[in-house]
Amino acid sequence: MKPGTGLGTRERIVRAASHLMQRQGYDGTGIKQISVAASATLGSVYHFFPGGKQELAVAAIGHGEQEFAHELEHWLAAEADPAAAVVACANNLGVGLRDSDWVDGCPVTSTALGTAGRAPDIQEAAARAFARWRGLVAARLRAAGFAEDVATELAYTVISTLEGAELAAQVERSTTPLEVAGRHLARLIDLHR
Amino acid sequence: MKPGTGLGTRERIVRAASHLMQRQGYDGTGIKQISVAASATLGSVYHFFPGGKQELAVAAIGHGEQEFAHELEHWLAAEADPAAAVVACANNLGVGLRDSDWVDGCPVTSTALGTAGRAPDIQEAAARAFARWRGLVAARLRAAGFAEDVATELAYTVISTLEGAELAAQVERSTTPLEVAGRHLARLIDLHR
DNA sequence: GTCTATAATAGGATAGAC
DNA sequence: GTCTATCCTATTATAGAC
Repeated sequence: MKPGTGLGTRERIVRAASHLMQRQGYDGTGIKQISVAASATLGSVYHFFPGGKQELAVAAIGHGEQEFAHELEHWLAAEADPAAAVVACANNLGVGLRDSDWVDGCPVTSTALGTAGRAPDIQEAAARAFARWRGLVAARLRAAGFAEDVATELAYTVISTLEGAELAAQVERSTTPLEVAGRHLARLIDLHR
Repeated sequence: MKPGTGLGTRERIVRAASHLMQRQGYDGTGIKQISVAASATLGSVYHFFPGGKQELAVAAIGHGEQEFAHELEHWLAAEADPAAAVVACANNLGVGLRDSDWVDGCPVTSTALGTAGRAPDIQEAAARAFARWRGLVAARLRAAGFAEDVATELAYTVISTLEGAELAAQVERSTTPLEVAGRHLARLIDLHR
């Protein structure tokens, strides 16, 4: 890919796969559907991903990991106080969900859950994504003066709670779970200061 | 079904559907696979569920709702202190996950996520399940003396966090997210006492 | 690298005998 | 209520021309 010519075919395929699997899961998303959404042909998909759907799913999760990591970094840096920053994360997740009419949830959850126990490559990619996001939260807490072990433990719960609240918000079509989660996480963080 | 003759066909089908969809999601689970697992024929499945796979998924989620509600009630009643009871919930979820080699997560999440935005009946069934579980936690907190509104808000975060931590535990094949979540939820509850 | 055609298989759903 | 056979469509993946 030369610069200035738009996205390359491979990149378009990965993005389409990531977006579609985020909404429909692994089994609910067809390779043909991905190729159409990416404006690529089936031949191109198998050219770039000879490992087929599984290899494509791994790349899609990696893309989702990057995408959400950037959002997370942005939100975490937007507030001077780390507790307020986590509230911003929760609220922004709610905005994104509502704007997509409650279909664009976590970019890895659906794919990871649907392939549990039968696609180790996909599971490892999902585990890497969770670990990365947790690492970003932990780093933000350490930068605010929290001790190493406290920051690590809080990061676990921040990511778990945001994931669960996003899931609940999606299912109930309401931002309430995320708003409540933001408030409670802020209190939990303040408690460990 | 007369008593003493074991489970009826319909019940076997619902249980098999619930268990398979819990592990593989909606699109990853075939009706033929369900009929085999339930020792029933395809004709019987469509006899009891003329609405096809969607109607079956709604019944499967209803079954999962009941199943987890009973576990939740049991664990919540096992400890005199509500904070300790929530810790027990988190730890028991971890045990269940590990015993299933990390495949039996929440009985509704996978199905609900994979059908977001395209199967309203399934979404509503999933929303009912979440609301029911939240109600059980809220009732336990009220019984321990928490004010109505405090109990309601805490119940949101308890369920969200348990869901998210179970998800993280499943993906990372480790009980750590659930153990950390239990400790943090206990502190959060104590904080509102 | 891209494209079309096709193989091989599995999916949901239905019909009708029993 | 149960069972089998079958229709129709969609799926993943491959082959080979360009």
